[in-house]
Amino acid sequence: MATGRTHRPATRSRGIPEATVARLPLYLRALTALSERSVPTVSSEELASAAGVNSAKLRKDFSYLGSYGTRGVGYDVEYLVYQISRELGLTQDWPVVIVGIGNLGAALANYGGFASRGFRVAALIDADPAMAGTPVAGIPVQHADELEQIVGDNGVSIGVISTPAGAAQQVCDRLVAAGVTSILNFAPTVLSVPDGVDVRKVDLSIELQILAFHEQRKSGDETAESSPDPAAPPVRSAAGSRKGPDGDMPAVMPA
Amino acid sequence: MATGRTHRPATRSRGIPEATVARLPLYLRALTALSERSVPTVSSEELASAAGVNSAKLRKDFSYLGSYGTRGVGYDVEYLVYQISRELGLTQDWPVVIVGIGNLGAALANYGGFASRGFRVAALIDADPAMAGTPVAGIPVQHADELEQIVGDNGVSIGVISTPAGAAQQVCDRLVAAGVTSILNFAPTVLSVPDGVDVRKVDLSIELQILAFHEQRKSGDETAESSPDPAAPPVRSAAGSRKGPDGDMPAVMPA
DNA sequence: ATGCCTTTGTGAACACGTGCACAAAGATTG
DNA sequence: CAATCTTTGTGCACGTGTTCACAAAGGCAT
Repeated sequence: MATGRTHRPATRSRGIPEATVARLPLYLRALTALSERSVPTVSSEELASAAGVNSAKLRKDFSYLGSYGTRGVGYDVEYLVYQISRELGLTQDWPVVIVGIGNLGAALANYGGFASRGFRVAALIDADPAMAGTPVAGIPVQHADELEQIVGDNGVSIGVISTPAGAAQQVCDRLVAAGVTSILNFAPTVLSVPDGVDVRKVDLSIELQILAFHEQRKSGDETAESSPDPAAPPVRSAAGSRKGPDGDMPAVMPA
Repeated sequence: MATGRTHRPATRSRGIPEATVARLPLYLRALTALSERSVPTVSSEELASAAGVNSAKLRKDFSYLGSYGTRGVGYDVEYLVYQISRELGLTQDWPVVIVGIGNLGAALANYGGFASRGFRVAALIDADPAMAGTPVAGIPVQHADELEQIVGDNGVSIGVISTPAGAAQQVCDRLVAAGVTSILNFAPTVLSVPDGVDVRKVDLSIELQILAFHEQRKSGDETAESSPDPAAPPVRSAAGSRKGPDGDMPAVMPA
């Protein structure tokens, strides 16, 4: 049943819509760039275009945080940076652990975007004993046996899973049992977690598949043909009620 | 203007809602797993829980594709795998190039999830001449000078950008000029592209920030205090109309 | 001071996505 | 063949998100 409660429920935490929360980091990034260029104020129009959104949407988003703008002028960049940071909880230190130090895990450990915000990589964890001690991004990898200890000692509440799919659920369970309540999952699996634990999923191959869909449509519009039912009437596929894993169904069906 | 048209317009391509398209890969993965276990049919309830969604939603999603189920029985796994694959355009071969072979680019090149679907890594491209020739994931890295040539020769329409943020827009422009019409962007920047080009963004640090927001709320509910306005009345921050890049605004403000 | 000009903040309409609940369709059993 | 049972497909109501359009607010010039 409760398999993979990935979505936030309709909680609408303190009145800030989920969609708005998802855009705040975007605004924050744009604002930080402005701040570094010592730009004192910015209008909703300018900031919106820098963040790649509609200006009305941006103003409405900010209105959920409060009235932080000055009519006729715009928003004070530094002040807004601070307000958004505070709202997102970035004014505090978030120790995170990364579990699964393969190619992706190493990439994450090296990713500068983490440290620059309030995030601190507290530990890198891998199940391979041979990796223990090896420094990645300047941090020695620790063995999975110590997971609970590490989470407990460092007060880690956010975990990143970059293990193979097969290990993800088990790692997730251990993280949750150790006290982690937010998980960022890079493994291509649906994680099942108890209530109160948040899971966000980043799936590289899914993004590509979505792109492929739109890409197909673009070229498909010219050749035109795929609209009604090329060669697949909705007959129950009597092709075989029990098929081998490799599927006799054609894997490639050129136009 | 037109900066970063990341969102699909209200196109609603051929009647399939965007939200549904985004879930199809999820269903496909669950179905593939069932197929490998030689499960012949599956009910909407079972499949939904495997994919971590509501069963009504799943049925509605499938209804956009056609009537591919059998009432009283469920869906033929193999048949559905084929239909979804076809709908997503995975029955054809999609050559992709990955630009920026740092930690992340290497991780992507090694990621099995690409090849397993219709995606084929046609080339790895990096700006560092020292990397040219070095094989990553069995594919020799090529220099950025050859980008246009590679895209043209291989008919690449999907590009993956895993460069540093500073190089992303330039790489994007060159990819688009060379004929790429779909881009998966891992660089933390808003890309600006002409109409007709799709951009999807994967941003590791944004996901973490969203988690931090919810995490803060969880613990914040207990300490309670952050609700109205701790210490920041909406006075125009006269703290200084021109601030240095490092911001005098407190970067950390403990409760 | 007064009036003009810019830009915010938001009410209201609209579009989109979700979930319930149930009728219709088909399998299956006696 | 009829009755029953399962499961799909979908009409409908509701909640969420987006966009428009404009009044209110404030700066600035005269």
